Amino acid sequence: MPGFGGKQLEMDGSIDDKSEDSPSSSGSSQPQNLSTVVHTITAVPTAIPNQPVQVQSVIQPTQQSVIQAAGQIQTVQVEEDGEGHLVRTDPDIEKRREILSRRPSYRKILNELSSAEAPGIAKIEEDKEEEAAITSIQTTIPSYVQTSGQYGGYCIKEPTEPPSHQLPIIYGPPVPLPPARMQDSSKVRGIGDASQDSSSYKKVTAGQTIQIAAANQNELTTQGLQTITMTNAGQGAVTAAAMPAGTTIVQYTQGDGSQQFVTVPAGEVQAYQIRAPSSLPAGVVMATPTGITSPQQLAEESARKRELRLMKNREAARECRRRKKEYVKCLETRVAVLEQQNKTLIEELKSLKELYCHKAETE
DNA sequence: AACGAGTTCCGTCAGAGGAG
DNA sequence: CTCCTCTGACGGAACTCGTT
Repeated sequence: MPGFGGKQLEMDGSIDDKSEDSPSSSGSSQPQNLSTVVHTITAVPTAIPNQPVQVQSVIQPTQQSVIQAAGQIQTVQVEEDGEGHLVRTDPDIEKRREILSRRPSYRKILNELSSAEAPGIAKIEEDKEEEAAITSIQTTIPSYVQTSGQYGGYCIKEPTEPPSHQLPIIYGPPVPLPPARMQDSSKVRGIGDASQDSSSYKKVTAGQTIQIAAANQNELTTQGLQTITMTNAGQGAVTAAAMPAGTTIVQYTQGDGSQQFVTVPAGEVQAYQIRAPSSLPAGVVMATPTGITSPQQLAEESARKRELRLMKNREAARECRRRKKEYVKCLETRVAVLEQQNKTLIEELKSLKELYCHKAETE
């Protein structure tokens, strides 16, 4: 596979680490399932019989995930190979090295490493779950990285945007934004841009809305939907103030009680059946024109499809970048750990040489 | 303050590869 | 084969920082 996988392989190849204490597992993209996992590796270098090397790999949990499998402890035997490398003698090392050499995607990398290293950590199933659980950033490099000659893992948690899938978005025809809102799409997000976070919708607090109850989100239809025309309230919510006059706001309430809003240009909402196709990202409800006949409707449909594709790709790119960042941080931390390890081994070698020389002199 | 170079972030496109 | 996801590449906008 072209892309980052190749780079990773290259980087791995440059790191002479046979202990493979799976730091990547801590960078896994499923913080909701991360747990406090302490790997205690007791390595007994043959050169210094009475100085076991304690290796601790601490994977910090997120605040939400502490309860999952806290306190798991693994003890892994580490041996030294003929070249002075510490080698973890796990049976799955071969498999993990193979995984590293294949390197199919960030998701797969992290998934496989997670499952191999910490069985308690669930694989990534839904990005929405993963995002929903991430609420903070915490990058922890264990103190031993700076202070002592020990090795281990690390914890990296990524800052992420607020969960974008927790609340459903009704996706309809693109609504032109007022020029003032078009200046920076990355920072100003709101009406008409269904790809953006739903928080914009929640900001619509204008009084001119009618609440609609729907027991089942997946079976929402226009039946029973009521609309009201926005007359530009101009107070309170920024999004409401920026809306063109005549914009229709539809508010509905799901079974779980959460309220949702959708804005549609005046006169368009009647033609749409609202449904939740399985292909859409979780929580996104798409409004599909019914009975397309005219070329204009076909054009609108294709435009809508394109918008949907772009939206999905936008989300995918975001996720991809997030994973990539996480992955790079993992590697950086691992480099720091290995550098420290290398330093320790060098000092160890030096002291052994001195010891040997001293012995040779006395004899 | 104005300017330019460098950096970061984001959206989009294109292509590879997997799943059905 | 088609559809979908993932990710590198690209360009634009915003931001930072040093220089004038």
